[in-house]
Amino acid sequence: MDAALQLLEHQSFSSLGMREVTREAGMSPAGFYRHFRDLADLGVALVEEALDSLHAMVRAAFAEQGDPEELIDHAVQVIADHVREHRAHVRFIARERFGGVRPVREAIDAELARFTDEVAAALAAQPVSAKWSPEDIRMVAQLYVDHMVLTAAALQEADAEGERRIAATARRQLRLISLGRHHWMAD
Amino acid sequence: MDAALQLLEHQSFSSLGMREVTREAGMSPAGFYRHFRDLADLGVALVEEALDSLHAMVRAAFAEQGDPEELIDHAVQVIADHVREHRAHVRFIARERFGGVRPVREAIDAELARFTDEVAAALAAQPVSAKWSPEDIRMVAQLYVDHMVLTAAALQEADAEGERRIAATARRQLRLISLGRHHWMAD
DNA sequence: GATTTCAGCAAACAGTTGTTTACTCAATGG
DNA sequence: CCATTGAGTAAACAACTGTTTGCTGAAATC
Repeated sequence: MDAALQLLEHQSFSSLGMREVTREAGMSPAGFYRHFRDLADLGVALVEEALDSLHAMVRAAFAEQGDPEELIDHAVQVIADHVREHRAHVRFIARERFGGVRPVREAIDAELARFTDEVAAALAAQPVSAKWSPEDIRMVAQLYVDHMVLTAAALQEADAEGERRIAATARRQLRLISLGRHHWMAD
Repeated sequence: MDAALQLLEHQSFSSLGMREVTREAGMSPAGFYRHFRDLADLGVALVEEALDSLHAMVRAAFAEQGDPEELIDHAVQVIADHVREHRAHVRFIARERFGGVRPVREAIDAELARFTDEVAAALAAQPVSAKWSPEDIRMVAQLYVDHMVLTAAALQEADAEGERRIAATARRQLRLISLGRHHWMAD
């Protein structure tokens, strides 16, 4: 799996070959079948590995509490740290979310849907969304998750300066969304 | 190019072979080189083709004017129509935006940046953003463009019912962003 | 201590890949 | 009407592909 992740730095999953993978891993082609039936199988395993760490991150970011401003700063910081430490995983998820291999795409979709549920639950617990309908809460959760993935994807290919710029923009965008939430039913 | 687009329904660009393309196009392998130096070359050409039509669409969506509610409904409608008529192009852009082929990825990035500029210019002309800084306007423009691409990507793989659901969510998300914009400096 | 499972190997299979070369033949242009 | 260009071809090249088979040795289990 590490070998595959390494190779995926410069290509998409649908162009990955098993010979290529085994070569990178330093084993014989036949050895692959001891671990996976398929390349798609490997892909799904990678999705789970990649989103496990991210899962812990999201929990952490939403457990915190304080005023919205602080929360946003903290959330963006957590994302940036995560990307720095799991660059290959983040790139993989961003790249294959709409990629050419159905099972991988579906695994990512399913996992992100679970994320959205979790975020929705966290949002529902906030006083701001006291009288919100479940559909509206889920819609905001989706906005947040998409924004997080997109921000992570952008960070993953940025240098130190680009990182600051992207983080700053992300914070402002989150602030704007937060503003929208506070005025949702009020107009 | 049509042959390639056809094949890209089920795979990513980085796994496309030129023999595969020429076979689908009904010509001999060598014929490919009469039109493109590289496969990457084909990819960049596809990006331009795909984003030309989208460009016209964005202009149209922002030319309109009326109250925010109507504007949002209209914009989402325009996107849905576009996706229905250019499904393959939309899928290609969504899939390769973070795909494994550098030149293609960069062509898409450049083209989307031009979009963002155009949207930013349109936003700047609206009374709502009268006292906004250019950076803040661009940040909102980016939010809109990303949202548009994501919505189009979701629509592209949905059936008739999913289409309605996705469009409804997109409308609500845009409304929330619009709310945020109206209260940006006000608190 | 015997046996079963596990993770690996080399070799072989027929197909497929990108690219080059030398060639045709129709259309175009002066 | 003759020359040039454009778009196509077939054939050949070595290199690489996914998968199967039968084999080995070590580790774990009983």
